[in-house]
Amino acid sequence: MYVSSSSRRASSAGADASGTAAVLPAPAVRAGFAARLIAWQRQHGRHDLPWQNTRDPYRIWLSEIMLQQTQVSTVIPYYARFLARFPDVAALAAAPLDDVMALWAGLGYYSRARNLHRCAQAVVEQHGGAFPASVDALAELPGIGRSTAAAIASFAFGARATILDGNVKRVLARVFGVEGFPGEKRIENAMWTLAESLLPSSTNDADVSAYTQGLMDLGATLCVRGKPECGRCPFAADCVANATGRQRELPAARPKKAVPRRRTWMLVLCDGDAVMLEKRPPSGIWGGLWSLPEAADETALAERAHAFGANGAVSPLAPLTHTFTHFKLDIEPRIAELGRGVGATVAAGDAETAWVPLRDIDAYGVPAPVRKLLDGLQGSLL
DNA sequence: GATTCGTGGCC
DNA sequence: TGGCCAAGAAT
Repeated sequence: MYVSSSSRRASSAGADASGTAAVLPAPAVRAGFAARLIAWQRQHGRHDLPWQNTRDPYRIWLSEIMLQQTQVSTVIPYYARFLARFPDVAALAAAPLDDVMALWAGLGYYSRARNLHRCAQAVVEQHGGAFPASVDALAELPGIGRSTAAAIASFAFGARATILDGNVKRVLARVFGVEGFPGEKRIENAMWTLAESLLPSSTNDADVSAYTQGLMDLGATLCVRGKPECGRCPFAADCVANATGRQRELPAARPKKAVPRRRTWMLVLCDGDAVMLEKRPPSGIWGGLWSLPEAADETALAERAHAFGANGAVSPLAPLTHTFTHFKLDIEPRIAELGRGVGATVAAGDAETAWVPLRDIDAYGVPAPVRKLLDGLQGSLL
């Protein structure tokens, strides 16, 4: 046992409600935690994910970026397509950003894709094509923060550095009884300190990897948000949440906020089997993706349609609602046909446009709800 | 420090 | 159905 029952609750780690400094577990506790986690990972952890069993920093980096705020099952097919198209960092750096965006389309958080491309170019141009091995140097690169840098450094280079992702926050909050919402800066700082204190003393590469992977595996497979399997957990006997039946309350939930609702009108302008796409600005929602021309209301969309060369009806399609993390978007699609003799050119506005046959849509990075809309149209237009 | 960034799965 | 959030980072 790595912590006595008498001292456990009194020394609940991290910040307390009064805001006092973090109270770290005793040294014996820290050593016991890592050793037990490593042993558990080797026996019960995950060992066959596509980005495991390699020390190639490129493959590890790519997986870590894709896995930011994204579940494993979602990432797997994207990861396979990326590796097939861009087998190494030089290939990725040399590719047009548009190709990267097209492969990323549907995965979300598109700044990750833009930073991925910038990072690949920085590795080639500033590091001779090889990822730097230190946490600090990795964290200087675009899209790599403190936690991702630690993950890459530990898996690829055996660095003794801790991650702090959603899995780790959940495990630490429960095992050590860390109160407060982990998204709050004060709580997160306390968790970083706690996580650092729990690192294994061993600098053996295999131990370091197993420890980092164990943190992720425990949170992803046993210490899950909904119904944690405490009966199988190596820390069940010492877990504050398990001892007090507070698994449902730890970690503390994000404070609730009302999600605003926005509404937009989208134009499906057709020329035979092709539709007109418009490139979105590089930042903001769906930044750098190709989408349908938009307007803020019905009238403005009709004006845009006619300016683009539509001379017939602008007809409604079935509306759809898309839910983002921080707002809901009601989409009002309208469809129109390019006038005969107008030709497949448009009076260009500020944005870049392209006529794309629906069968070629895969070559363009298109947001998920727009992609669904166009997929639903494919039968009727062809 | 609080916001802004997607999408899909789960209950 | 709708709330919640996942291998977070940048601003």
